[in-house]
Amino acid sequence: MAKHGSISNSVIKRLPRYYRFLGELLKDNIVRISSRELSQKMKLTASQIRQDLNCFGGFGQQGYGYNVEELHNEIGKILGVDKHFKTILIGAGNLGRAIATHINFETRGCHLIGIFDVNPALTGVEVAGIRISHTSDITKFCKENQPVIAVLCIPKANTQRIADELVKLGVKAFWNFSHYDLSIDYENIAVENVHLGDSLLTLAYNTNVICEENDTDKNKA
Amino acid sequence: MAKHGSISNSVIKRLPRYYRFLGELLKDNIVRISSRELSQKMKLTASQIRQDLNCFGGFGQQGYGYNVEELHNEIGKILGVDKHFKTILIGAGNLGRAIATHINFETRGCHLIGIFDVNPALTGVEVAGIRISHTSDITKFCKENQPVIAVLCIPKANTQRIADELVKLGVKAFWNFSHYDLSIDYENIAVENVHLGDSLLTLAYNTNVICEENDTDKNKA
DNA sequence: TAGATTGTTAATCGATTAACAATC
DNA sequence: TAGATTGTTAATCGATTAACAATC
Repeated sequence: MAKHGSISNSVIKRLPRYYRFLGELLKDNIVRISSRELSQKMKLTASQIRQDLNCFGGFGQQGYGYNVEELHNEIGKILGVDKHFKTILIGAGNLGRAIATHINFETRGCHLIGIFDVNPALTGVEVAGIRISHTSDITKFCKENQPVIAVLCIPKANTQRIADELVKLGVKAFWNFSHYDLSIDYENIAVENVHLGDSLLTLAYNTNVICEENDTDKNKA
Repeated sequence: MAKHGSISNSVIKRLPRYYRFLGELLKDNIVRISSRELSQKMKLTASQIRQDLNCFGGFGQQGYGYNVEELHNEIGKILGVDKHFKTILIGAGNLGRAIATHINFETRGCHLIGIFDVNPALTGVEVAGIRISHTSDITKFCKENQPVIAVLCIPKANTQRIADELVKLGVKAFWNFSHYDLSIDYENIAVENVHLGDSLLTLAYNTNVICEENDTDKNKA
């Protein structure tokens, strides 16, 4: 395929969106699409699409465009949707349980094999077809099963310590929902911080901008 | 304060993170901080911090740095943490209920005043101190209460239609957790798409990169 | 005053867009 | 072949970083 690691972050973050749109087109039985048509659907430039795709190789054909199914498959392969990375989830509170049940890990390169929580009352409770284990079992579980990805739905205060332990146990990637900015500290560890609070604050800011605009418009009128 | 609307998106998306770090410093009773110290904590450049802050005005003092409490307050004001935008949540499935209980809306410029779901079995159930109403009551509720922000935790297929209706009812901003790419179509509407699936796919890609690197390292050794 | 650190301008870097020759 | 559309190079744009004069 292509020299991974050399691809810019801006491109990578657009790939899942391409994958999603191509999946839709595929479902609608669209066979081919040009960069221009796709650009209109996705509200970006045709140039950018061609530029992005060519980071990974020439998937199109001059005069024709792109075959939807082929392109969908190729991007899927690039993202790793077929990888089945062993995944554990830590913190089975409201958010953790919702993530476990709501997210389709299997279609996104992940295979959820364990859920853990400090609260003994939750031990044994079944979520997403998995019985919750107590946090104290993590070490043993990791040594036996070697999970690659950990989903962290735990309070900020514990995040760094638990992440540290997991790295020592061989975990290579974190999907971090805690308020703590994981990223740092280790080389060769992948991190996706999902800061829902930050997202809501950004929305508050933008809402503000819009409401102020409306107000000044009214005053002018 | 400052000419909102003219600020670049890259800057705005960094503001909540500044706010978070300054909140921490405040809790630790740190009185002043220089752009260089803050840059080290946040792993970005001092230049960028000064550049970002100066979009909104000179909050610092030459030779001294920034007063933590003052800067925290100013950024809070810019973001609108004190706005209490009336907010409704639509879709009280696993994710919707988790968001309602897990997110502190009040400290992020929002005030959650209603939760709605199509499932009649959920009507009357209390979540985050609010009784769930049936979706059919949305119109009446909006006319009476004029919510500004809507949190969408509904299936992709319904998103566009419901968003359309809400816009007609005066909603000005969407926090969108559905798989559908809201953004578009309307002017003067703020949207934050939270595509958890895309985030996980990005992580799968990066995990892939790391695992491949490790493999080639091993082969070399 | 001397030292420190900002606010701000200028330089660099990277990402996006435009253009066009290659080619199906 | 003629028309369409890619792959790719060059131009533009914006964001980040560096530098430094202003000033507390």
